[in-house]
This record gives sequence, C-alpha cells and structure tokens, in this order.
Amino acid sequence: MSSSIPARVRFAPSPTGHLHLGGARTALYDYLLARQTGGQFILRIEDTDRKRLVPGAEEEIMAGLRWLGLQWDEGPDIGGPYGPYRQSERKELYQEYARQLIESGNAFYCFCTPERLERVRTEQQKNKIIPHYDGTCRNIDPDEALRRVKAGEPHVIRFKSPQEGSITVKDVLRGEITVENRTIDDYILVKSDGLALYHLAAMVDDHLMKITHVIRGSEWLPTLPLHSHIHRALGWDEPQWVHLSVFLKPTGKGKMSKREAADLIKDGHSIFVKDFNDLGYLPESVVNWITLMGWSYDDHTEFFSLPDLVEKFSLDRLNPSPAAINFTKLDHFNGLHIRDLQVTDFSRRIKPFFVSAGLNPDDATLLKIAPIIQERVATLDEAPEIAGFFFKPTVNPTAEELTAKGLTAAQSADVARKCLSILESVTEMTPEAAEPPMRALVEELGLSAGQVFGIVRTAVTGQRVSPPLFESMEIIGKTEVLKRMRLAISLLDAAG
RNA sequence: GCCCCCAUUGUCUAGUGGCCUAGGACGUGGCCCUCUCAAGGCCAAAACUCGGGUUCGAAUCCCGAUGGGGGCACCA
Repeated sequence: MSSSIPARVRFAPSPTGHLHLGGARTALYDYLLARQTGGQFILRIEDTDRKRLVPGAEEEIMAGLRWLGLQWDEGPDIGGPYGPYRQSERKELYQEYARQLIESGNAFYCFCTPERLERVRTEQQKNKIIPHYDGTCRNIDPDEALRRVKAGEPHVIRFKSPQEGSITVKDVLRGEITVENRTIDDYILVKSDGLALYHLAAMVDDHLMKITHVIRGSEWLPTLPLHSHIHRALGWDEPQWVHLSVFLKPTGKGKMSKREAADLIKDGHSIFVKDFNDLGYLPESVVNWITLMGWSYDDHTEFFSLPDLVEKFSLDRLNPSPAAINFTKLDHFNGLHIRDLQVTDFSRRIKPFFVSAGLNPDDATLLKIAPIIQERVATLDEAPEIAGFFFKPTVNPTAEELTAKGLTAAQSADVARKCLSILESVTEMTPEAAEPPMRALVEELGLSAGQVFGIVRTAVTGQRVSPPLFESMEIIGKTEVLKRMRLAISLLDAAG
C-alpha cells in the first residue's frame, strides 16, 4: 500500500489518435492509485492544439478506457468540481497565470517571427550547437514590451529560464534528477494565437485540479525541470512526479513506428486498445498483461484481476527500465483469464465471434459447447474455428481427411461402417453410452483409438482437430451424427 | 551534436551487501497424461554488458566505458 492519503490523479490524453497500450497502462496505474487510496481518477482532454485534433478521438479514448474497466470520476462527459475538463475550454485560465509569470519576471513577451527563429535554428544546427532560443527578447524593457503587445504586435510568451545554477527534481522511480538551468530553453508558454501550450496548461490544470501524482510517460523527463520551475515560479507545491518507462517493439529495439503498429493487425495483434476486443482478447487479460510491463508484485505472482490490483498496486514497485511488448505473453494471460471465466460468461462472450463468422448460434447450444472449448482457445476468435461445426447444417470433409493414418480409404470406410452400426444401436448419444462400445470396437479391430475415433471425428465435425469427440456428438445429437457418418462412408466408398 | 533516463536468461521480471551454486513467468526442448487439439504435471537449456574502485564480502554501492531508450516545435 503506497499511500493512505486519497490521491487525485489524472489521465490527460490529447485527442490526436488512438488510445494505445502505453496510454492504457498510464491510465490503469492512475486508476489503481485513485481506487486504492479512495481518491479520484480524472480524465482531462488536452486539446490545445486545434490543428492536430482528430474527430472522434476523444470518444474512442473514452470507449477504450471503459472497455478496460477504468471508469473515471471526473471528466469532460460527466463534469466534476474542477471543470471544465477540456483544455480548449480553459483558455482564459492559462492567460491569467501567464500574466502572473510575466509580472514576477519569470516569463517575457517575445516578438520574434517564426521565420527568424527558423533561421536561428538552422544556423545553430549548422554550427553543431543545441538548438535553443537565442534570447533576443529576453531583456526588452517590460513597459516597452507591454506597449508593443497593446499595439497589436504578434507575440508569444516564453518562460524566462534561469541562466545560472541548477535545479533538482524528484521522480518517484528514479530519485533526484539534477540539471543545469542553462540547458533549459526559454520554452514558449503561450502561442501567438493566445492558446497555452502543454508546458503551461498542464501545470496550471494539475495545480487547479489538485492533482497529487502526475503519472506520465518518460518522454516528459527532459522537460520535467521546466515544469518544476513553473510550479515554483507560481509559488505552488509540486505533485509527485512519476515517469513511466516506454514500451518498445517486441524486438526491444526502439519504439514502434506508425507503420509497424498498423502492420501488427495482420498477425492478430495490435497496440491500439480499440482492436483487442475484435482480436478475441479479454479486457481482463490486457489489464493483467500491461500491468506487469513495468510493475511487479513479488517474485512469483502474475495472475491478477482489476480488483486484485486495486488492492496490491504500489508505486514503489514500478520499474524504470523500458519494456519490450510481448504478445505471446498476452496470449498466455488471455488463456488464463478465459479459463477463469464462469461458463455462462464465457458462452456469452464467444457468441459475437460465431455471429461474425456467419453462423447462427443459439444460446442453449452455446452454453453446452462452452465447457468443452473453454480451455482450448487462446483467443475468443478461435471459438468458431474450433466449434463452428456445431452450427453448420453440413460438414464436408474430403475422403483424404477421412482416411485414418495407416489405413486405406476402403479400410477406413469399413471401420466407419462398424462405428455407424454401434452409434445406431446406442440408446442415447452420450459419452457414457457411446464410448464403451466404441472402445470395444477399437480393441476388436486391433487399431488405435486415434485411428478409429479420428475417422468419426472427421466425419462428424469435418475437422481433424476438435473438442472431445463423445461430448461433441452428444451436443450434435444422434440423428445428425448418423447422418454425417453415412455421408462420410459414401465419400470414403467413392474414393476407395 | 547536446541534454536526460535505463542496463539480470530471447522476452517480462524478483533481487536493495552475505539467505544467489541468481527465484518466478512467457517462449523453447524433452517426458507424462491422452480419442485429436488444448489444459495440466514433471524435467532441461538459458542471464547479472564490460572495466575500474569501495568492502572481509557486490547482481546489489561509486566512477568510467559500452549498449539501449527518450528529448531537443508557436505537438503532446
């Protein structure tokens, strides 16, 4: 248990694309900390960049969080005591604090044109020095600057980074980080259109929303000193800073590119939360999986439900090193969680996959097949592949598929005929009634169970791999089983 | 180029100076179970990046190198 003080944490995505695994993990940790401490999990939309806004992205992010089971307590859709929760609706707030920063000498108006800045940057790059603001407007007399602003001259507001000394900031995972102030650029806080940038907007919101822990990706580590400076300049206490490691591609070599991310779907994988449901993954599995990429409970426990995690999560067991995404392990967790499901729940969850496979599953049959396929699928979408024959009017195996290993087609037909007569004579098509005489036949024929049952399996299911034969035949029913057997025999006879 | 972060088997990780002949999991190989496929059980191979310190003692602390990652926008 990391803290008994109620934590107020926020997940603050920008609506510029899909919710991906990295964001999902951040949101998950936010959620866990909030629930564990009896605090609040806040959803804030960082949409200050109107140009990059993607229609529908906000809704997709919310749908993704809901799918994972991470319901927020305050957010743009449900409001809350510290709203609005969309930065585009908080513009005036940021301007007010920018003014404060200017008045206290911690920020300044900058009138440099983008063109000039671009020239300076290319010059700096040519001379192999760190691209940074050259300080042209830093020392314009404040009254003079104000006069130019009032006169309507285009301008931005920049943070006036201290030029001497150093700053030490504490990250929960990495301890104290110290950097020289001169390496911190005079970042732009407010754009020429009057909208604040992340560096100002997020700090203002975190403070106003009383955020206690800022959990975010490690890509923010380089600007952490800036953020700390802003808090201090405004006279605010800082939240706990928690910078999570990044997710690397499966090879462990670098972040996944857009192209690579899009290509994953061909292998039944994805890094976008929106895709996992259709790929047959349970939200429980995804949660379990991403939790363990960067966090551990002890040296052996790996199976967790969301409520487990609420109880067991702790910030001090977070791991700062980058983690390669391992989809094989997701499959493993998915199998574990599938088998952990109640049978009725499992049957309910596989239904849509039969439907999208073009089949017409009825709930009663679904409930019967659920227990015999539950431990045979790694992902839900495999259900119709392994059990689709239950809902098909006919199955069409080839004579070759029907022929048992080590036997000819004619011999297999013979075996099938003997099986048929046993199955015909059986009073009930149950494993109890059908299996003993079938086993006796195997014995009598001197063949292996695999050879004999294999012929029946293929005849009845149309597949060489299927759920247990006798249980399957019981579900299909005697009439249909006999029908399929007769068809198989005729197929075999034709080939022999 | 500059700044920051990270460093245990192929991968996710445990390990916070002696309990480590380094533990667990996925994957891999073998065996068992077995009507196929799974599931399950058992076994095996597989790691402390390197070099210096500190210490009686280092995977664990310090320094350096190397490697990897991230950042250097009027994006977030």
